[in-house]
Amino acid sequence: MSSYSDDDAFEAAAARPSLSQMAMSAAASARGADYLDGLNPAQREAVETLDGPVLMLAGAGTGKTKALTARIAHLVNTGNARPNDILAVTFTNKAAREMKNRVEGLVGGHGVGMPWLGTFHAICVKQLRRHAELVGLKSNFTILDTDDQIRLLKQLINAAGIDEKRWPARQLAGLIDNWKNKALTPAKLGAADEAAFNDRGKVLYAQYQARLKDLNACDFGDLLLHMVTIFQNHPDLLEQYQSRYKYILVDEYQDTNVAQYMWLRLLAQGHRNICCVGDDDQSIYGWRGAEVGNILRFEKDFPGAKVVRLEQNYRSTPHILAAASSVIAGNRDRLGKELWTEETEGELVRLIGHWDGEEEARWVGEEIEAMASGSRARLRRYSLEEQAILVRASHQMRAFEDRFLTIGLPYRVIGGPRFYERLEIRDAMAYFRVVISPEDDLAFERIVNTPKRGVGNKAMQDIQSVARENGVALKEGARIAAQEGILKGKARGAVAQLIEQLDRWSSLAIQQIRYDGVADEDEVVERPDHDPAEISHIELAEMILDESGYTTMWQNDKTPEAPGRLENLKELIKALEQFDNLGGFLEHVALIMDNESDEQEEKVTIMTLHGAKGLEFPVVFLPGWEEGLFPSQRSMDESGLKGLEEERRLAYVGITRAEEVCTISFAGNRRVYGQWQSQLPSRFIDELAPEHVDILTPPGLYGGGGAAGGFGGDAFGSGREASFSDAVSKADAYNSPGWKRLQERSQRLGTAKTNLRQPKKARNMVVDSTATPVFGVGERVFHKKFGYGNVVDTEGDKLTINFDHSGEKRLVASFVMAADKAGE
DNA sequence: AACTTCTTACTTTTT
DNA sequence: GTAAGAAGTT
Repeated sequence: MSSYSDDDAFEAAAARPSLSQMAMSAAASARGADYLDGLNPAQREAVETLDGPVLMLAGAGTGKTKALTARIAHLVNTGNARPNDILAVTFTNKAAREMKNRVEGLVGGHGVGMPWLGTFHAICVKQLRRHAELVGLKSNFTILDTDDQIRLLKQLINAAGIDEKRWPARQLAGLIDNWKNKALTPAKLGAADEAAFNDRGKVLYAQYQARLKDLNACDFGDLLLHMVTIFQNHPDLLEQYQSRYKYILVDEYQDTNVAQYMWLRLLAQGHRNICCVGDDDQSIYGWRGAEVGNILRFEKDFPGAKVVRLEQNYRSTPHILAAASSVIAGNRDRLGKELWTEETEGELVRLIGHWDGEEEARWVGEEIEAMASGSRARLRRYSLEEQAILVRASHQMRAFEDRFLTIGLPYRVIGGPRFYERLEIRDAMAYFRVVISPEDDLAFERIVNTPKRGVGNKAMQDIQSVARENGVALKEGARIAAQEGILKGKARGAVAQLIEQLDRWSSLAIQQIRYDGVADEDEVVERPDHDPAEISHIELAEMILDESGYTTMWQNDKTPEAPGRLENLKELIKALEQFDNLGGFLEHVALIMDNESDEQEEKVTIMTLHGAKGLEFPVVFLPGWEEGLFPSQRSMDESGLKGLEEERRLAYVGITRAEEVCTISFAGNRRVYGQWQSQLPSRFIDELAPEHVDILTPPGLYGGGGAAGGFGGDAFGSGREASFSDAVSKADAYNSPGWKRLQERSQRLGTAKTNLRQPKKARNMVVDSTATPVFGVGERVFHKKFGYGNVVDTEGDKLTINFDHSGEKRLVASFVMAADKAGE
């Protein structure tokens, strides 16, 4: 039926002019809707264009969440919609939480509840639990995580007699994931995809889906894919949902994949009241199925769409914005957008080269401390909380961690294995899963010999064959195998005992409602009153972990991680407090998978550029801007120009995280997989507009009191005996075409206060105004946002300009050009 | 079944 | 260089 390429589904319903909307909007203003106060014209337009498709192109730091929440408030306030006529979709739970908080304050008291607000996955789970039978599942299906997925696929690969070493399960999992992102069921795979994975891709995919159905389970991709399938096959049902969600809002639209796009399009068909918010320049998740195309194509997908650009930035100072703009300008596939700010003061983006990665880490550490103590000339004091290091790849973090540990600089690494992905948490959860769903084979397999009970490969195989012969789940198979004496010795007793325990725990858990998620918010959930004598789910959880011997296992473990793991188990029990029962908790974890910890100590943040999207820091360090590392070689090899453009967007995201001070750095030498390599500065460094960059000189470089000559000796500080070849590679790095070009340009433009060949004392000098293009009083100039104007006063490099249309503004000279050069 | 050695690969990561 | 996972050993 309807498919991805079927473009004209929306054409049928032409944009309807809404007379009521204008009247109501006026009424809302008259009533003094305070959510409209303080919106700039673009934001206001995005908020007040209620009917029909709207694309809100919101650049970094332009107040999109404000606009989005104001829009929801406006929909309700004008009477166009009741809160629960609105569907608002986000990508992350964090974003959903944030929006929920902000909307609650705005929409409270307007009748019917809250908008349908959640991640794509959370909303799809709700839908799927109601209609599971339409894709052959029961409504209490389990959601598998990656680990379960891989183990399942391994079994299938082995069963198919394929060498798992040459064809690893991970790879197949990746392929299947990709297909699901593209909304491809096994039947819809193209010829090329069928041939994937040693010609078995399609067959294994189909087998995997069949196994999932047997297990009454699905993976993350299925949540979307199943709902798309259901909507496509059941138009009547789709219609119900279309009229339930009268207005749809989507955050981070540039990150949607094909399946998500199709789901949205199906739901928005008809009324077409869909407002997508996003920034094509911040699309950095192409590698996991996000289609920038979705946002680039919006106007074609939704004819008559209104496109609103939010370009006024409230986050960063002008040089930072200008530097970011100069980099992103190198991308071809853009909708086009330029950030600007009313702010006129601010630092240049700082650029510095180092001898190697360790030196870079050392320098950053010192710089952070100087910032924190307030000893940086011209700069205010920045607490550790206000500073962040953003890296391209997580392995870069190590150098910083090592250095910060030795100097005792408190830091926090964001990312890495999440709480619910840790081994001990997953084990504990597997116990809970078997207790709640005795037919959960994957969970049973995980815990049957954890802690060690003497149930090894042989015993497991016996259990599996018994289960298969009797057509029952593993747990039942194990019961039979133990009773009938198929299992021998230690295994037999251990399994019998485990089964007895599981049965007992299950009966204790049975009164508790399994899934809250099945019921809609507007339906009353029947909840049995808790008998106070009855065991709580928290006590039950503790009982399970203690009686199974799991806690003891870690208490007896003398590896350094053991205490931390016990600590985590306690955290897990604590997390249960927020739920009514184990089932509800499991559902939450399957979808949320993160755990906010409350820290109070001030710390520097270290994280990846990907992790930093949506965040901002007064001070940002961007280390490792080197060819191969950033842009990542792999990205370019695998995806060519597309890959490079995504890397460039990542650079843009990085720079635009900074509010006040942005420092980019690179190293001339770096250890890559244990091998020393000489590195070239990143091409993105070449792309930085030199007039917005301040090149710093590393300490110790040519500044060490005359001992240094050329590239030899201790010229690079750090007490290292630099070898000749090291010196050569250092020289190579600084003689690279890009670096030279940058320096030449900087010198020509006179904005570089120092370069690598000058002594270090010039490091914190103010921009040398004599070398900057000078404008005199009365001169006519052009600014790309404010237009033409006359210089009325000068002070160093700061000009006071009376603009023809925007009035008087104080600007840094490098942001304006002579009016005649601009073509006046 | 548990321990040890060897091979291999190696961005980014949410749900 | 290292960490995980598989194969080989006790």
